[in-house]
Amino acid sequence: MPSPSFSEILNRPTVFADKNVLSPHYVPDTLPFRDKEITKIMEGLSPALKNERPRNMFIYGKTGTGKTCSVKNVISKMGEHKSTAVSCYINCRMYNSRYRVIQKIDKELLPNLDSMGFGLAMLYEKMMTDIESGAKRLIVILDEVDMVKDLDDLLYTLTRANDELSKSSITIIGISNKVSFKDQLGQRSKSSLCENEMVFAPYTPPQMQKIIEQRAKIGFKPHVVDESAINLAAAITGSDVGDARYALKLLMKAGELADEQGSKKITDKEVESARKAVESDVAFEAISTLPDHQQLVLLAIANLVLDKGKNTRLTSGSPEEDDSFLVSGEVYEEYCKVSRHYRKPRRSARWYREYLNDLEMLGLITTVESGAGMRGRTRLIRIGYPASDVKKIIEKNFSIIESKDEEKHA
DNA sequence: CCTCCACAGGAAGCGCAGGAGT
DNA sequence: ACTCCTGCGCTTCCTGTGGAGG
Repeated sequence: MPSPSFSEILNRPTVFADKNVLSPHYVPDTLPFRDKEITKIMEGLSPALKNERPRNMFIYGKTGTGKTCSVKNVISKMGEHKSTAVSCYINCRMYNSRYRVIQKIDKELLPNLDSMGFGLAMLYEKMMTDIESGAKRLIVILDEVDMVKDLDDLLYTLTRANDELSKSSITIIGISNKVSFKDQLGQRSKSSLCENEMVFAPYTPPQMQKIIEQRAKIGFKPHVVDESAINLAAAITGSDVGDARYALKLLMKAGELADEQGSKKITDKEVESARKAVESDVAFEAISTLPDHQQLVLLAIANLVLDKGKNTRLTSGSPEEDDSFLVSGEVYEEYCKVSRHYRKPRRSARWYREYLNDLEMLGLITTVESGAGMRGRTRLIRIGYPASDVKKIIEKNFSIIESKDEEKHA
């Protein structure tokens, strides 16, 4: 079969009208069911347009409840106004320390500055002089703010900076999806960050359904999506507590699947297989971007789970999947073996525990403190995704790495 | 009850990379 | 070219912690 021309590819039939609408980065002009919240954010930030310092703000709510979207929406509205307000959006998952956040602010403020490798004090000075000389009202948006390691230091630095500024100011908007997170904050930063706080409630199932309908209407060509498919998508998302982002992914994937199969309609079938695809996509993405040793730990866990599965089936024959709990110690031993196999120097047990915590944070494993029946205090580990899939993904990753190494050596 | 086991997780410190100042 | 800093990943050491076993 001859390869197709680009125009042939571009003219392939598709169910999408505007795929962008379904992207998680898309900021719609109007967010349904968030009018109250948006108004409140606008009121909160309005002083910046009158050349006054807006108060800090703290927003929290579960993932996919429109927090980031609402803030971005307000910021873009604010850009239409002429003012000295400047905003800087920072995702703290990537910029997860005081140093990196300030470095990022500098980069936004002074794009041609190559700020790599400066000391913290230097970066801070650069930021301050720029804000003050431009008499700017800086609004720093810290998304996923709970990811910052030295958050107390960061908040202290940024709030205290205002004491040194006269014509200008810094305002912080913190966004977090951990509701309990507020309690973990130091007293000082709590009172400064929570000058103005808001909660985004999860979308209710009927709201979810409206959102999906609305997006589907603009994202897809008319009459593509079955009504029952929308219901199903809403039901799947609803059971996983009102996460709109997940719903959009689901729609996107369902559309792609329909295109691939040359189907002109999106039905329950597409939505159902989209759900599976999205699930393994999420896992694959999370796993393959993991640092080497965390992958090795995960591989060790997967190995042991598979081994145990075989043994219980051979010996007892009882279908006790419940026994897939692993204890921390045996996992570490297996991890050492695996590391040797891939010729990676193994990390210490202390650091291995830190890896476990990271893996748990990502939802790839779950751990429980040992209770009665167990000797001593340890952690019981269970894998979050099917062990065989995890094993495949990681082994594939490492075989790629190995072959790259061989190329280098050759 | 005490001791020991099998860990958890904090604290300190080390070597390294890479930029600034000289 | 050199020394000084700073952040980062990591190791070493250490102090809990909670059930098992004597």
